[in-house]
Amino acid sequence: MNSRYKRHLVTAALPYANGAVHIGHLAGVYIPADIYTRYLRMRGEDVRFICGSDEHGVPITIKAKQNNCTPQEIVDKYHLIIKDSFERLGISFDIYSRTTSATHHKTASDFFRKLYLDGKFIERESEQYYDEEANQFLADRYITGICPKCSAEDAYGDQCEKCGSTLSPTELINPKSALSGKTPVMKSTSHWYLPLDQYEPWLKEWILEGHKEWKINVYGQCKSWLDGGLMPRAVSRDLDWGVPVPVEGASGKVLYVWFDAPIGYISNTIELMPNDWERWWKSEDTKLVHFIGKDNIVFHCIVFPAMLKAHGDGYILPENVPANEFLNLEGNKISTSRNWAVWLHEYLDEFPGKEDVLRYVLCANAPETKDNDFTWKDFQTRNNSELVGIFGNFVNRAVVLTHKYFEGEVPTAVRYETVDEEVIAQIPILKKSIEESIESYKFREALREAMNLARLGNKYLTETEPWKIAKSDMERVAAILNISLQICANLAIAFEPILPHTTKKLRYILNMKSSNWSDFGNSTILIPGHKINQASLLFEKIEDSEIEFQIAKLTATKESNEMVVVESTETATTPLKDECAYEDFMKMDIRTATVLEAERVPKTDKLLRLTIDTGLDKRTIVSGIAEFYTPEEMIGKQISILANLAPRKIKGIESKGMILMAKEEGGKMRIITPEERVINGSTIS
RNA sequence: CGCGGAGUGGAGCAGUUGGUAGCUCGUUGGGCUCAUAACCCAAAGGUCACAGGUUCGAGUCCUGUCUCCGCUACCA
Repeated sequence: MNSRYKRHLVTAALPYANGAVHIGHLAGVYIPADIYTRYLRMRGEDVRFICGSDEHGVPITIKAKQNNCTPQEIVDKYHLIIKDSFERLGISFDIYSRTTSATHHKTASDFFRKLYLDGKFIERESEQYYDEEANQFLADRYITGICPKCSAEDAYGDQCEKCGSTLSPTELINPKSALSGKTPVMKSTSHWYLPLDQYEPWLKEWILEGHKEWKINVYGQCKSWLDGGLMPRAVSRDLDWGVPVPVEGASGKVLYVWFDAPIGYISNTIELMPNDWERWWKSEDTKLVHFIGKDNIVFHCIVFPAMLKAHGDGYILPENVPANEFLNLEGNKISTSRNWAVWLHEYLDEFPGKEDVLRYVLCANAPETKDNDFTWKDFQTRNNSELVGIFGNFVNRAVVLTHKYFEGEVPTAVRYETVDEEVIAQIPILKKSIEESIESYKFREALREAMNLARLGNKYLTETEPWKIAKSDMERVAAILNISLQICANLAIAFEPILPHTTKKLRYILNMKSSNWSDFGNSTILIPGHKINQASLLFEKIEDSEIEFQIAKLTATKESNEMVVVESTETATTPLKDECAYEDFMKMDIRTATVLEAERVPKTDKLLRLTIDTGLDKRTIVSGIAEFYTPEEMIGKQISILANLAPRKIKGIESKGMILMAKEEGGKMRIITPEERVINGSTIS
């Protein structure tokens, strides 16, 4: 361990309290952070592991409106679910608090006021859209309108998703508030900005020169921000939910949630250690590490450090920010709003006693260098063939054999043979490798090396075959089982940071009082004559039916999501057109026809060339329906056409007439077919 | 559009300063029977996204292209 540091302050990203915690959060942040802190504690380091719910911000107020309740009710509900589920999984926070706590409000408020009084902010007035019905200013994302570039409807205030261009809300044509649907008005408002540009040289020095060892995704992201030039960033918002801006005349304004949230790390530390917290945040010999996901990099590496620097007062900066990438679920992005997730609290209810299976799988498949995919099939395989087959099975073999030949007492190893010495020599090597991996935040690798210890045990037993030797040489069997049990004891230590529930069980089986990291590597942890308990299974197989149940659950979610899409597009219909005279309508000759031939028009995505029988003639029509119908589907279908439309050349093909289609707002199109087959050329009116 | 990350045998991942592509799982064959049909050994399986370039030699360096993710609602 690095002796430069006397204590370790570990933080995990504050979960946003408008939803529960899912496997993506766990794999990216909480499991790595928990392994890291448990490891440090085992090594006797002075550690505090800090977290809490992030309970402010616009999305929570919107969710409250949708649910017809107060923001406080929303955050109370999710705070409890999150806190409880973390506890059950064994995430060993020293404190899990919340940003609505009195301590946090005071801390964040004081922090802001100090910066304000020291003149660290700049104040700027700007014109922003305001929703008079909802009585609030609108974030860019909550304004929709027509894109000035591509005329798509429903472009957002910050970006048009159709053409991809970046917009500002004022560019939108015919802007609408996403909250009330009303047209917002421009209103002037003033906000405080943290001039990040002033900290740019210092940040460059600190990160680009001083922290080249940071993970490449983190370093790269910081470099791109710093090279691109930083801009002043607003630290307040017009909102009635959050920490009020502690400045005279600033009523109706709160701290921007991204200013407020990281201070939560500090306030939660204060709550944990009211008298001693400063030693943890303001001594150079404290090692501060932030565990986060990739979307948070800029706030933890640039904004928060700049805030701490601006504050002065000796705040330390993070020594490392090991951000992970994202975890997908069965091939799709995890999404809280679309309910595409495996929720921790549901998992814990549905897989009782299998906390460590989830910890294992998410660690083994953690998105450390790139986005990864979680599948239930993989979950099952990892449990059945790795945890059950390798780890659990080895322990069971060693313990069962000990009971069979030595009545559950650790036998004496009178002398070692070469195989024994080779195996024994492997243990400290694996230990060193695990230490190096954890200390460099490579938890997948640490897990693999820990499993290699169990593999080593299985191989050793198979090679030495004590069940055969038992017929002739019990002294040799004693040595083999002694060593096997020592490997079990080492496993109990090696896996303690990763699988704490399992190692507790294992320690009980081995009758080990405690597990000390300093004992790891030692092949005399269990002394001869020590009595061990009966074998019980560390892991159980997971049956196909359990996996099928989970997959069915996800499939149901997917289906209900699709139905929601259909419903929402059904309600969103195109506005009524201007009134039309009966005579105008009668000008149109609409008739039935049958498709005889259909083929794709080459080099186009949407066009089909159709030959149709109109009852009067056979003619060619080119129609833009290839996205919705294949040529094969169309052949033989009876359709409705506008028969007297002026001919038009499309892609060099003369199209005579137009197929009538029902078009949904979402873009989906279906042909209009008579309820029963009628004679081709029947008029429609 | 831009910037950052990623693209390696069926799946998931390693590949450190360029030197004969590795690991886990799966598959196939064999061995063993103490053990949760578990364990051990062996084999098959890759034009390292694509196209150029530098080099005696490129998964690794350079240029260009494509795809996915983030920065950019919710959100790690």
